[in-house]
Parts: sequence; C-alpha cells; structure tokens
Amino acid sequence: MLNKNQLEAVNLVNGRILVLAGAGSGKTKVITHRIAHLIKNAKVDPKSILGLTFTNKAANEMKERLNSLIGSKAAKDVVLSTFHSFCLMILRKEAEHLGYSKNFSIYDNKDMQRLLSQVLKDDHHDEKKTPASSTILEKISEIKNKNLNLEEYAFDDIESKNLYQEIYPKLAASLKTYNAMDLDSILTLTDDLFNKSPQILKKYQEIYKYILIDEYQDTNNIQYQIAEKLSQKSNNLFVVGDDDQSIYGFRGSCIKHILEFKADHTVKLEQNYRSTSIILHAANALIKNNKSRYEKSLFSQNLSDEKIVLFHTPNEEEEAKAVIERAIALKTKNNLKWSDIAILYRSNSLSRNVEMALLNAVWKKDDSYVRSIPYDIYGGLDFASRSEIKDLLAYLRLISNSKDQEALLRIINVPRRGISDKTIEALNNYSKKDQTTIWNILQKIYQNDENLINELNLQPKVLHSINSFMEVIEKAKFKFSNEKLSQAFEWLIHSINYKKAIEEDVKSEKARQIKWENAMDCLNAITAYEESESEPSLRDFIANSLLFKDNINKKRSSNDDRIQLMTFHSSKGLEFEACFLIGLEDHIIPHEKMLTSIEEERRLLYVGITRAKKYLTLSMSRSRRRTASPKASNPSRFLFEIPKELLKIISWKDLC
DNA sequence: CGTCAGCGGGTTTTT
DNA sequence: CCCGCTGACG
Repeated sequence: MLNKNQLEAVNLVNGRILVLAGAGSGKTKVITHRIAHLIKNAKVDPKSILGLTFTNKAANEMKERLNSLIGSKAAKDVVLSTFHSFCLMILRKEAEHLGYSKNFSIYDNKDMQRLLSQVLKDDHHDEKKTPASSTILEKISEIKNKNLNLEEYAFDDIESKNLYQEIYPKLAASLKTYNAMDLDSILTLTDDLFNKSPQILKKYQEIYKYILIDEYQDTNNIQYQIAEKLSQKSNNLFVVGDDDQSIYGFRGSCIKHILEFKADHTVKLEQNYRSTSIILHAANALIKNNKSRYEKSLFSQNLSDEKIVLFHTPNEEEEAKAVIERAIALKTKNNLKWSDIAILYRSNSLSRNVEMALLNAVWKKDDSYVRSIPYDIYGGLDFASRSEIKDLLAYLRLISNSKDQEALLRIINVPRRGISDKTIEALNNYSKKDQTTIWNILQKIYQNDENLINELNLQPKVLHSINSFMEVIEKAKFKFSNEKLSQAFEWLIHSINYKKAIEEDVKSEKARQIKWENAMDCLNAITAYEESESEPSLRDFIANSLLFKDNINKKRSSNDDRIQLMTFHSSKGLEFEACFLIGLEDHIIPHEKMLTSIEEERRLLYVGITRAKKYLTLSMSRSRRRTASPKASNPSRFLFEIPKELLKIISWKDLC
C-alpha cells in the first residue's frame, strides 16, 4: 500500500503542499489517492477538484487509476485534464469577454506559418531578409510561454526587435478577425482573462477549491501564473514533481517554479517501486552529473541480477532488427505481453526503421509462426497532419467558424472546383481594401451582389464554382447543427465529391487507397468521438483532433496487445516491464542542436531509463542517415556515465 | 487553369 | 529522405 511519506502527502488536505517525488516513487499513486481521500474522507465535492497535467496520456492514466480507486461514478466529476484543455474549456465559456465568439478555431503551427507569411507579404517584407517563419514563430512562442512582453525580451539587435514589434500585434489582430487562437494563446488569453476580470477569476476560484498539479517541474511561467491565480483564494495547491525530470525547457518550462515553491508542507518520496536496483543505479549515476539539481538519494528494493543490455550495430536497419529480435526473445522467455514492451527514442524520425522491422518480424504465436508485430505509435505523422485529414478538418473548421480564413483558403479549391490562385488573390486584395474578410465577400457574391461581381470581374464559370462552394458550406452548417456529426460528415464527403476527386486526381492505385482510408479514418474518428461523449459538438471534435492527437489514433484498437513506440518526451509518467532506448548516439542524444542545454538532454535520457521496470536495453548504430546519406555515428557521451559493471555489452549478431 | 518535374532546403522535443 | 515551391507546358 502507501508508505509513510506517501501517506503523509495523501492526508494533507489544506494548504500549499510540495511533493518532491523521484522517478517511480508513486507520484500518480499519491495524486489519485489524495483525490480519493479528499472525496471519501474529507467530504470534498468532486466537482471542486482540479487535477492538471501536461500531456493527455498522463491525464488519461490518472483518470483510469482514479476510476479503479473510487469507481467511475464518483470519479467522473473530478476535472482531470491538461492545462491546455482546461484553459480551452474556460475560454469557450468566456470567449466573449476577450472579443472572441465561442466557436473560435485553434491554429496549429502550419496555420500560423501561413498566416505569418501572409502578414509579411502584406507588409512588403522581403522574404529573403526576414528570418524563416518558423524561427519567428518559435521566438513568439517563447515570449508568450515565458509570459514576457516585447520590451522585456532580449532581442539580438534593434532590427529584429522592430520586426517583432511590427508583426506581433498584426498576428494577434489577424487571429482575432479570424476568430482563431494559436496553442500558446490558449494559455495567455486565459491569464489575460483572469487579469482583466476579477469576477471571472473569482468564479473559477470558487469552483476549483482543490488544485493538484502533476509534473510541476514542467510548468512554464504562464501556467505558473494561472495556477497561482486560481488557488489564491482557497490557498489549496498541491504540486508534485521531480526536478530531474524537467524536459520541457524548449516550451519555456522552468525548474525555478518547483525549486522556489512556497510550501506549507514539503514531502519527499525517495523510494522507487518501479525499477530494479541495477536500472536505478544506472539512472542515479547518470543524473549525478547534472549540477543544477536537488541532491537526492533514490533507492529501490527490487533486487535482480538482470543487467542492462547494450549493443551497437553497423547500421540503423540492423539496429532496428536486433531490437525486435531481442524483444521477441524477452517476451517469450519472460512471458511478457507486447504491451509490456516499449521502444523509446529521442526524435520521431527514429521510429521508421523500427516500424519496418516490426512489419517484417516473424514470431511464434500459439504454435505457429506469424509475420508482423502489432504496435502503437504516438506522435510523429499524427492524425491531424495527414493532408487529406487536414483538408477535411479545414472543412469542419470553416463550417464551425466561418471567419476561419486559413481553413477557407485551404479548401476553397479542394477538391478542385476551378477557383484559381488569381481569383483568390483578387478576393484577398479586395478584402484588405474593404477591411472585410474573404468569407464576407463570398457571401455577398453568393447573394448575387452584381456590383461586386462586376468589380471583381468574375467569369461565369468561376462565379458558378463559388456559388456551389458556398452552397455546400451553408447546407453543411445546417446539417451539422441538426444531425448527428457522423451523418453530416458522410453527407459532406459525398457532397464535395471527395471520392471522385481522389479517383480522378491520383494515378497510383495504392496512393488512392491510402487517401480514401485517411478520409474514412476521419469518419471513424468522428463516430468514435460521438459515441464517447455525452454532448458531442463539432467544435470540440475539431479542438480534440488537435489537442488530443494520440487519443484519436488509440481509440481504434485500445484493447489490443501492442508494442509501444514513442519519444522519450511522451514516455514520461509511463512504465513498462521492458524498455528499449535506441539511437543512443552523440548527435541524437544529446541532440547536436541542444548542446547548450546538455543537462536537459541528460534528464531526457534519465526519464527514458527510469521507465523500465525489469529489462532495459540500450542500442546504437555506428552509422546513421542524416539529410540523405549515411554518416558515422559515435556513442552518446552519456553512455560513458553509466558504470560498466551494470552493463552487459553484447554483440548484435547474437540477437539475429 | 491545372500538372508535374525539378530543385533547393531542412530534419528536436509538445499542447 | 521528404517537403514545398517554382516555372514550364498541356
């Protein structure tokens, strides 16, 4: 059950409580048990408990654990979500106070890039002189997440400062006209709302009297502000974290918040219940090399003589194959399920070879040999970024929020209906001149505004195209608000002749099939969403597809037994009997672009290592394709920080 | 108006 | 390798 320290943390009901919890020391257990304690013993209303996490996986994990602890009936009123979805919920309710309407769209990076290049173009910036749009957006994101204003930010030079001072308000203004927010604004606007309106803040302070935050070391300044403001009145803030697992510095997270947390009580959890002592020793030895950290002594009583296996292969294909061979052997020998096994890597691109190897692997199932090992993959080329799905989602966005100009521009000629770039350009210019949106112009055209049609010099063919486009959207709006989502969506796919468009467009049978499957995946996702929600709505489905990327993929086969593939980042908070950490090479981890924050890279590997309960395998390849051609790779410098006596170095050939 | 080949450029992590 | 963009051509 709970140990002494865990129990102490669980039983503290009021005040500001800091739990410093090492990897595998039962963080989630403490949070869920504390929620159970609040409800059952302290008679706290479940609706007033708010549990915040940073990833959806962590939120789901917590929900499941709480369900099994106190039953889903009592658990369902507790709000357990990520910062982003929690803030989104507030913003949907309070949008009007910020000059938005409730059906606002959410823009991903791609949308923001398009929007930015439009802004730059309108301002006649020479694209060659300005930095890449991704650089600009990254910087803006950093400024937002660190909760700075432009004056406070240390720009490299006066020119770039001027550039940002010009662009920043324009981006914000465009977003507002399009009734859209980027992901960072979901947080910053919530904070703005609280600053602007004490009454609204008070309302939420009175709803959420008990706030718990998991992985507190990952809070960035804006999240910190929100948490502090919400808990100001009740003064009940329970935060759990581990400075050694802070891995979101690139998103503005700052260990300072956990190190300087003003706590009424501090509880330390130092016993690791997850990993064997060998694995834990390796992790401790590694992380000891970090200078900025709390000294702590994690220990484990899980004794085992299973050493950490390490091998290298001549190339990445062999690495992936060897990993899979060992996974099969481990499974057979120790009677594991596939889902007990995880393959972890620094960056998503490393999953490719592994996926190929999984596809081609042969293994023994019920006395016969089968090909292919089932797997789940998180992140990477996710649901919402496949182009057909982006198209269909853009339709849904426009239907839900007709001001969403990025969505409109994406699909106005998809499938092709003869509205050329020239026409779009003309519409765009007119919209600027007239201080209106393209959507408004289209509506006037649709209502047969002859002056406008003449002024724009629209040919009958184009006019017809525009009208039929508008007709589909208008009809769809009606359908989506009066019928089941899945039904309306099927109608939409049919009405825009999506299948025919694919058939005419795509030559190869295979590509055609994939595209159609993607469209059907989208339909499946809508159906699954509709069945899982008590009050399904189009706008929430769209937001979810962005905010809960992995859920949508997962729902198709949640109870299957599959190997888990994910990045070190997304593995945080999870645990597996067997873990494979692959690609442990010196340009991958530490990543060559991250040499300035080497300690965070080390923490990242630390997170990976501490996911394993019993079996840990480390691998690397002596060569790796970078850009196009393969280059020699060196072992990660971190590998030398693990004491040799904990390792069993084997030859990859023994695995095949 | 739409297509497609050719070219150049970029490749970290997440909501 | 995979993308997005461009410009020439049908």
